[in-house]
Amino acid sequence: MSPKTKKQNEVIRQQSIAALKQAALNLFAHKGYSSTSISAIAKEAKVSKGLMYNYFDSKQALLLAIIEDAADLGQELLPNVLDDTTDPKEQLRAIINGTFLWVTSNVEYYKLIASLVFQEEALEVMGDFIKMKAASHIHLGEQLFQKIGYDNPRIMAFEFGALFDGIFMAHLSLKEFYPLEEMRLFMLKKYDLV
Amino acid sequence: MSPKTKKQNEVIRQQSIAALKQAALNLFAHKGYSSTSISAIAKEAKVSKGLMYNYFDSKQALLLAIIEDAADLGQELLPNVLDDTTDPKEQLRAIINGTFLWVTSNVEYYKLIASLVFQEEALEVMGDFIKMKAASHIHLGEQLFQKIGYDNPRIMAFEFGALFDGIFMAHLSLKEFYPLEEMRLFMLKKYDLV
Amino acid sequence: MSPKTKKQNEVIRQQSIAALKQAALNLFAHKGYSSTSISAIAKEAKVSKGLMYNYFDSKQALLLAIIEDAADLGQELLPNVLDDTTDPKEQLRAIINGTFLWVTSNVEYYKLIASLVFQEEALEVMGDFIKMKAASHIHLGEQLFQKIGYDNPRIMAFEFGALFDGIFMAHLSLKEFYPLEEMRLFMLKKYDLV
Amino acid sequence: MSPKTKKQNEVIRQQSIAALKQAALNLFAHKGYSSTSISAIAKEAKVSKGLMYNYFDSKQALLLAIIEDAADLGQELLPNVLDDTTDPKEQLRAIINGTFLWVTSNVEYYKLIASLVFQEEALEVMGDFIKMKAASHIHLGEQLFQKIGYDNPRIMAFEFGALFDGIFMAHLSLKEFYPLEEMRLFMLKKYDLV
DNA sequence: TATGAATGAGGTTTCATTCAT
DNA sequence: CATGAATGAAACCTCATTCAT
Repeated sequence: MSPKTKKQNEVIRQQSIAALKQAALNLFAHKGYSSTSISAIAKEAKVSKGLMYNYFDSKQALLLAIIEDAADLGQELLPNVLDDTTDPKEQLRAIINGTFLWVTSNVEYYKLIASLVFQEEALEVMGDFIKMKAASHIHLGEQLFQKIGYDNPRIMAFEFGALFDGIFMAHLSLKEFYPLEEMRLFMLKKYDLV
Repeated sequence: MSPKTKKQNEVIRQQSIAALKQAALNLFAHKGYSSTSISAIAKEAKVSKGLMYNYFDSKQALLLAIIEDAADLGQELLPNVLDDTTDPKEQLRAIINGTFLWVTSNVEYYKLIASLVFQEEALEVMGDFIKMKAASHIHLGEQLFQKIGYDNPRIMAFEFGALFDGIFMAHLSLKEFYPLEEMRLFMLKKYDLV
Repeated sequence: MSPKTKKQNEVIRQQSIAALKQAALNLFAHKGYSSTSISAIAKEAKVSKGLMYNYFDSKQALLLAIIEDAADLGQELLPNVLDDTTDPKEQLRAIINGTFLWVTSNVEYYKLIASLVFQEEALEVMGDFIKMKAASHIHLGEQLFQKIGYDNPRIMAFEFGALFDGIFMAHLSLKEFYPLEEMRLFMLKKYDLV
Repeated sequence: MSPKTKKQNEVIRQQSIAALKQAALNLFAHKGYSSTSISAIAKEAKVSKGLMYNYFDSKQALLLAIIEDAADLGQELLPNVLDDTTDPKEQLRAIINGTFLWVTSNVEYYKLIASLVFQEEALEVMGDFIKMKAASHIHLGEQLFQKIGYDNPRIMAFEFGALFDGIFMAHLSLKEFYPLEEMRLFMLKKYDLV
């Protein structure tokens, strides 16, 4: 007799949104954004084709929502690291282990964002976001390497970031043929953290 | 009006093919394969839409032809390196400088292939090709690091490859904000080549 | 929480129905029937999309209800005119002033119906209604002009009707640029009513 | 062996464009712009759905092209009238007969434009065009009535225009029930042209 | 060899309508 | 009485591909 309660509706909404985002993330990551159709997303999410447009203005808006989620997830990595009182080496170890863990447990997000880096149009939308992320990571790395006592902390930070990207990129393309775990241990050893 | 000789025809063919490949490479690299239309390629190449189908069976066939070109170009890097008699450090320096030069003068090829790495379907087509390349690069690196006398040449080779990929990936997304030249010098220094 | 009385319910019903009709009329008149969505109507009426279907079988049924309202409103013009004892010139003046007043205070209705005249499908539904209206207006005009003593009252009635339509049509398309009030005075003068 | 000649292509293009415009005009006029789908236009024009987009950027662009055609056609009415040396009464007669002829032989154009007058969005696009047309018609009428010697030529011109619109509007909604020919004769008589 | 008009499948998006609550 | 999440048909539009010349 009466309409669904607000709470009920909110639950339903969140379920549908989550299903759509999850489906889209999977497909975007595996087939690429442009090659993924709304139909495919709807089918994967087991909802109707039109439902996406109840929650997102367009396919692009859905992409942006997913990227924001990725950014939020990424933020969760840092808090334990940003504590200044911790031993910098301990922080570095946390970053390495945390990043390997994050990337392996969020491969889809990583794949998606990495793939967008190569699309000019996407870069225009995300460019500033990526530049800011990059800058803050480099800055953090620089500080740590300085505290630890390295000579050229800025370049060290760049090397550090490049290693991450290169390792994960190779991991994505070579999959089980890439010695990911070995590389994690190598990094720990490289920075004298074992 | 006079019938063209076979030679003349061949020249025309090669010009058209080259124009199509060049146009497609540019557009694929900048906008992505899926987001690039045959119309756009034809317009960029200043030929008709239909002509593409005289030389390539499909859009995909055009992509494959470009990838093969990239592979051939990549091969040209190595010959001077593969000479066993050369000093391994000299070879390493040649690889570093050569790769930086190759990537910066062939950004489009690099971008295109890197972007395809994130598309499962493309990977299925190119997977073996990439794996072989990777394996042979790793193998070459391993040999060099061993000759030079490093401790764990295999892992060193993986690090070496990862650094390249990471540096170029960051270069692509950050563009002029990334200190590419500094990173080249850093690599030379890192391997004690200056 | 307490159950509403039948009377209360009836009031609510009428309010909702009125709100829906009013919203629909506005939107239909300004954007056209086909270009107006149920969503837009519901939003404008500040009720839910589903509610419309409690009171009207379909979007078309809502349109028909509005047209009927317009017809009823139109009827209200005539009673004071149909009194045979009144001076025919007085009646003519009443018709002119009344019509100008009605159209300017019910622009939406006028616009909606005028716009439907150009849609074959709508005409099929409203055709007879319009023909009857037209016929009765012409008949009324004919009688008046005859009583007043004009020569060719039938054609005069057609001219009279055409003037109205033409004036209001221009008023709708030219808006404030059209000298509507001047035209009213002109008509009064034309039929020697001032 | 060789591509179609430019001339051949131009002929084909013009045929397709004409077929599309004709089909669209018919459907727009009979069912209304919004209620007419591209599919329906393509079917009526006996071409494929996609072909419209070879020649027009969008459904709206097609509409605009048709309106421009209508404007061009409308222009053809005037030349014989604009000659200052002709007797003004003769000119008035030409305008009346010409307009009746034009509207009856171009009902579709007239219907389409008249129907768009009631759509706010369309008016925004065509507003200036209509205002200019209206202004120039009124101006022309004013001059003629002045030359002929009428008292209030400006208002006469407005009445003249309103009569046209009203007559044709009634003709459109009442069709064969409206005495169109009688109205033409009436107008000729009204302005003392017989 | 070269063209570009034409096709139609399939993409993104809108929306009237249904229905569980 | 009232809600709005969900549906799916159908709208507008794009594009790889074909083909007559």
